Amino acid sequence: MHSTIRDVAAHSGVSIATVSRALNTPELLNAETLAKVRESIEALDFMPSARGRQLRGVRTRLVGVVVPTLANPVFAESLQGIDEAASASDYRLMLMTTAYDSARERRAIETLREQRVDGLIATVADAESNPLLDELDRIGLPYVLAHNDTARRAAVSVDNRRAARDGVSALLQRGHKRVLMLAGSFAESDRARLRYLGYENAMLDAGLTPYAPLEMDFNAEELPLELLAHLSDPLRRPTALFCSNDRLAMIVIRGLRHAGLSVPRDISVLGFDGIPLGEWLSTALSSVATPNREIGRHAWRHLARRLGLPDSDAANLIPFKLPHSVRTGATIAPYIEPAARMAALEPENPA
Amino acid sequence: MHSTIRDVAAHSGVSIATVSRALNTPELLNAETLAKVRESIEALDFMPSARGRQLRGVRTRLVGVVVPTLANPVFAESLQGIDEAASASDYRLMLMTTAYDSARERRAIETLREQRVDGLIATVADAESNPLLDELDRIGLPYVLAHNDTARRAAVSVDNRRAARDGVSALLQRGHKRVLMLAGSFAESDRARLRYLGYENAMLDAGLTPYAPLEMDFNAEELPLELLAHLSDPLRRPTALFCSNDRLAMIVIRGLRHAGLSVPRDISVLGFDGIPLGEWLSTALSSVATPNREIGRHAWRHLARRLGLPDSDAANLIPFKLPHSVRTGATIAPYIEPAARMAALEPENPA
DNA sequence: ATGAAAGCGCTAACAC
DNA sequence: GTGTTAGCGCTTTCAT
Repeated sequence: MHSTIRDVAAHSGVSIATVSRALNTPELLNAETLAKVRESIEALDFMPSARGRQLRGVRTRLVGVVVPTLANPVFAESLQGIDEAASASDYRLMLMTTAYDSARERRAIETLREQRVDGLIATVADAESNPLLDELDRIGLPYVLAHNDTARRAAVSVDNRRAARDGVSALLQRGHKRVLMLAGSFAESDRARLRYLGYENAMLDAGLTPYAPLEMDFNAEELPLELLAHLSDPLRRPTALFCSNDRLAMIVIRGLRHAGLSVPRDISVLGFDGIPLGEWLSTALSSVATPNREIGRHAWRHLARRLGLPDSDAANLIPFKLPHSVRTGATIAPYIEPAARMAALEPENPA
Repeated sequence: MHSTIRDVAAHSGVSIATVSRALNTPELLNAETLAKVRESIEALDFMPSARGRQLRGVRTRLVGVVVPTLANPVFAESLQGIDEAASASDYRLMLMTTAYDSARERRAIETLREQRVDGLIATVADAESNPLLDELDRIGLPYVLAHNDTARRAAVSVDNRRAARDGVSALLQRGHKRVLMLAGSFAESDRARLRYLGYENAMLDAGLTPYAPLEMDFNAEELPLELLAHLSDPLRRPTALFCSNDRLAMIVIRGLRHAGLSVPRDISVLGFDGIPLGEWLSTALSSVATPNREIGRHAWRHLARRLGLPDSDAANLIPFKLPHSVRTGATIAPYIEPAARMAALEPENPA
């Protein structure tokens, strides 16, 4: 099917070593020989096999990338960042998705090891106690986590606890006291757990009692009954909801409106991730924004350093924690005392 | 660094052939031998090298994927579809992005050829007259295009012309007559050109005169002056805009509102792509929706067939054209005669 | 049931 | 400047 270095050698009447030189160190060759070889290469559509090369032992210039899904723009963005940075260093990406499933994580990493990737960048469900990662450590395959937030391993992320605390503080500063946190599955995301800690911190710092977190199914059309129960009493219900990610926040907002509650007038909603499209919603989503592309980029930089690649600014240390920001948006509003709200509502209702 | 089949052989006191059999045809081995070998494999963290295997000549079980960018959810979605389908056939993805740049397209395909991918799935800027693809044809490397819309090559897409025509027809059926089409760069997208044809068809079929298309910079904050000029005369300005993709539509809607025009009251806007988040906008984006994940999935199925992979439903032909749908949304509204509009505005304005 | 050896496409050490 | 050759990790005859 493909022509080989031997075909080219035969075609141009030289040895395979000469062809190899034409490819790798053309300056060592006689100009005529070089021209002749190049002609043959052209004529035979020869394209050197990375396989043969890689077998000779050096690097494969392949990085494995493991992400839960591309349906979540957060990961699509960070993949974009990894791709940009790795391409610039002439590395290629081998992509595997896991759908947050640990069996798939295992298979992904096995595959990548078989492919002899030089290193890998991964986002895993649980970064703390993860046998797969321990094994990578043991065998010495360099890896960097992206988005996972742990001090035990090389991991590029925002400080999820502080980011959540800052987000919730923004709610508290607006006078909210009854803030409830909603999360997807904690089991699937160590980050969600840290965000809950941040929520707790903010509440306790303000002398408030945190609610237990409410875990929600991501794909539900309607809001869960448990949440509706929480919302039934207008005087005691939470005045603000903190959602562990933007997708959840959008689902919740839709559900709230469906249930006849106005956001942010009746209830404020804050998301987490800062996905770009959130800003395009008619009421722009308030969210704790994370620099996803930069997370990908920096994950690569860490990996590149571990791989011993030449570094543009070798002297500096590359951060593991990247800054988050609270994107105010329009789905959070100052808390209004029920009395004041009633008063305000009587005179002029429709504006 | 990595242990090899030879290490395992030495460790367990057998030949490398036996180790190879333990890996590939364990049933041929004596149970005890097998157990012994497996122990050694375990002990040495041995993981067979795909490189060595692939060198023996067969398939690499690698597919190259070439997309313009992952920042556009359309491609992230179709990549997701490719990934799901290819993984199911135990194929791995090698990802390259091109930013619509033909030099990068060239490098991407070269890289992928060097990696000896068994085939590739690509979305290119120009599918019709593309030397790169011609070369692939010549050397016999199987490929399938995704999203590109051409009869000259294997390409999975919606019928862009008809899809655009149907979308514009939906506007015309609502009484609009002055419909203007906005597009990103035509040079970057053969699809945009087909969509303009569809627009023309719809207009001409309705006995209307198509406008020239207006090309717009994607990253502009403000609307282009040329468009603003078009919009200056309330009585003659277009009453509906057809945008060649959703991203553009969202930018335009924002710009229109910024310019004091209400969508859809003053002007209707129709997008193209049907990106999921469009439905989440407060006024849900009206759009011609394309089944992106399915496009990826089907592109894989075509490729798989070309690769001679076992096929679940081998008998059936796999479609190249997938159905589009016009997602009505809320950014298009029936046309109202200026007179009627004036009349309607006088009595009761704020609702 | 197992081993010996050839060979896949390439690079690099060593000759000339 | 160019050729010869060994060997990278594996699979696969062909023997035994």
